[in-house]
Parts: sequence; structure tokens; C-alpha cells
Amino acid sequence: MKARSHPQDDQHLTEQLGATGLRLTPQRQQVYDVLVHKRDHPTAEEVFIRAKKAMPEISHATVYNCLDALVKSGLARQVNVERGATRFCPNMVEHGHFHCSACGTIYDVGLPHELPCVAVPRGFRADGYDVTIHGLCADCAKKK
Amino acid sequence: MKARSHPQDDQHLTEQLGATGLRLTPQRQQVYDVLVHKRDHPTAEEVFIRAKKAMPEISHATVYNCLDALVKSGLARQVNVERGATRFCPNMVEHGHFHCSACGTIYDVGLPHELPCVAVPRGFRADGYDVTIHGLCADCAKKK
DNA sequence: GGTTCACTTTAGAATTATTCTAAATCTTGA
DNA sequence: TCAAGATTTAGAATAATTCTAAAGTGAACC
Repeated sequence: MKARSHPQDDQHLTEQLGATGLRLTPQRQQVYDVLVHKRDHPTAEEVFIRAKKAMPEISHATVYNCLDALVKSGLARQVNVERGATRFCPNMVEHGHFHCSACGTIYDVGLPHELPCVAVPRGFRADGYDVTIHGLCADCAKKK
Repeated sequence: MKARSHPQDDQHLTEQLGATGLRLTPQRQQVYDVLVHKRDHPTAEEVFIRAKKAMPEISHATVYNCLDALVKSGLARQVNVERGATRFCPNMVEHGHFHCSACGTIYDVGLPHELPCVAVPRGFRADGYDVTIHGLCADCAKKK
């Protein structure tokens, strides 16, 4: 089975990027494929390494550019849970992140459907939110 | 009015640090004073610059060490809202953060008292959580 | 009241993460 | 076909953080 995405996925990418005034390029496709293929919240560096396997000429700056393009067009989320490299996540369904402070793994966790609305100050405009839970994953909790 | 903290504050710091097996040192006190004095979620670099005014010999590594010590002992929170430098916050009352994507300012926002509990996978142990809202602050929303 | 030991701090080097730059390439529409 | 704008590239530059080894500090113990 090839890692290439299906035509309808391409179309989705094209549409989402297009709505932001961006094009679908082979590099952006590739970076997206990497994210979707292994959903382990890789850093930009990790995406770079993985993307290089299929596209050896891709550059560092391009990976950052592609990731930014995907995030801007709503095809991926940027995840900042701790100091150090930012991570990326192609799961656009509403969810939060659980960060294991022992092994560093990040897990997607569901959020209750009816989140209580947080009162933002008057005049502020909220576009989205992130929820991160810190703790120990099952494996690490057991080892303690 | 001097920026020195009051005796009972010192005691609080001593206790909290002590409970984590750490000492209250002049540097940790100073870094804490910086955080409390201007609650604008400074980066480690900004804390370094401010701390240097009162304590010119303080080093970069010490500021990171002190910030880590404060975070570990529950005297400050580490705030990661975007790519780039981590920020710090001495407000330990439960609250979330509003990040203005235009000017970058971070505001503390209250959270509803009864947060719906998020179901973490079986065996996971949650220690705490962060909520970040992204959007535009009142000033930036107006300018648009 | 001196010694020891663990904890801290320091300067600066090293490493890691991200952004910038300028030139080359590609796409699209006139 | 051409021009304009978008994109990619390599590599340099910058920013953020961590590491290292040596020196300083202070409480506890003899």
C-alpha cells in the first residue's frame, strides 16, 4: 500500500489551502502525509526527517513553511505543551492533549461536548482554544 | 516602596521550596520578585534582564534554574502558548490564558468553577491542566 | 570553630529550535 | 510567451535552552 493520499484527500487539501490563498504543492502534500501517517505529534525536526525519506531534497525551511501553511488553513494544529520544540497534530476533531511528564508522550483525549463557556473580557474575540492535561500515562504511573 | 518581599512571603517561599527539597536563595527570591512585580508573563530572557537590574551578577543559567525551581515547587507556572520562548506566571489561582494572536499579549482569564471532568484513559494520572484561548484582544479586534 | 557534603551559582560553550536571506524554480493568468 | 507572484532551496543567522566544570554557600556534625 502506497503512502500517497487519495484524490479526495488532495481535493480537501487544495480546498483548505486555497481558502487561505495558498496552493497545494508536492511539499505540502508530503508534510501532510507525514503527519497523517504517524500521529505521534512529531516536532518540525521529526517531520523533516520523515519527509526526507520520500522527498530527499526537501529543506528545513520548507518544512516549517509547510507546517505553517497547514496550520493556517486549518489542516493541522500546533501543540505547545512544554519548553522546547513545538509539535504538530493533524487531528482537527475537537480534542485536548494529555502530556506525560515522565516519558513526554502526548495523547489525544476527548473533550466533553458541552464545554462551559469561558468568559473572555469584553471586546475580546476568541478563535479557538487548547486544553492540555499534565500527568503520567498508564505505563509511567505503573513504574512509579 | 521597596521591592523586597515581606517576611511572610519569604516564609511562604521557604516552605514551598523546602517541601520540594530546595532552598530559598537570594537568586530564587529575586526571580520570584521579578515575576510578582510585573505580571506580564515574561520570558526567561525578560526575567533575566529584569533580575539583572537588582542583582547584576546573576547568570542566565541561574534564571532558568530558579524558574524551574519555582515551577517545581508550585510557586509559578510555565506558560507555552506558541512557538518560541516559554513564559512564566506567578498566579497560582486556577485560571486560563488568553493569547492575542495579533499583539502576542497573554491575559489571565478566570475559569468556571465547575469544569467538566475530562475523561483521561484508564490508568493515567492527571496532575494539572492548562487552558489557552487564542484570539484577538479588545484593542487588536478594534483595529481590524 | 573547622570540615564535610550537598546544593547552588557562575561564565561561557554547546546544542537545539526557528527564522531569515537571496537566488533559483514553478505556476498562473494576461 | 511573458511577467508577477508564490514557493522552494541551502545555508547563514538568530534565538532559546541546556550543559559543563569550577567556585561559592551554608547547615550539620565532630
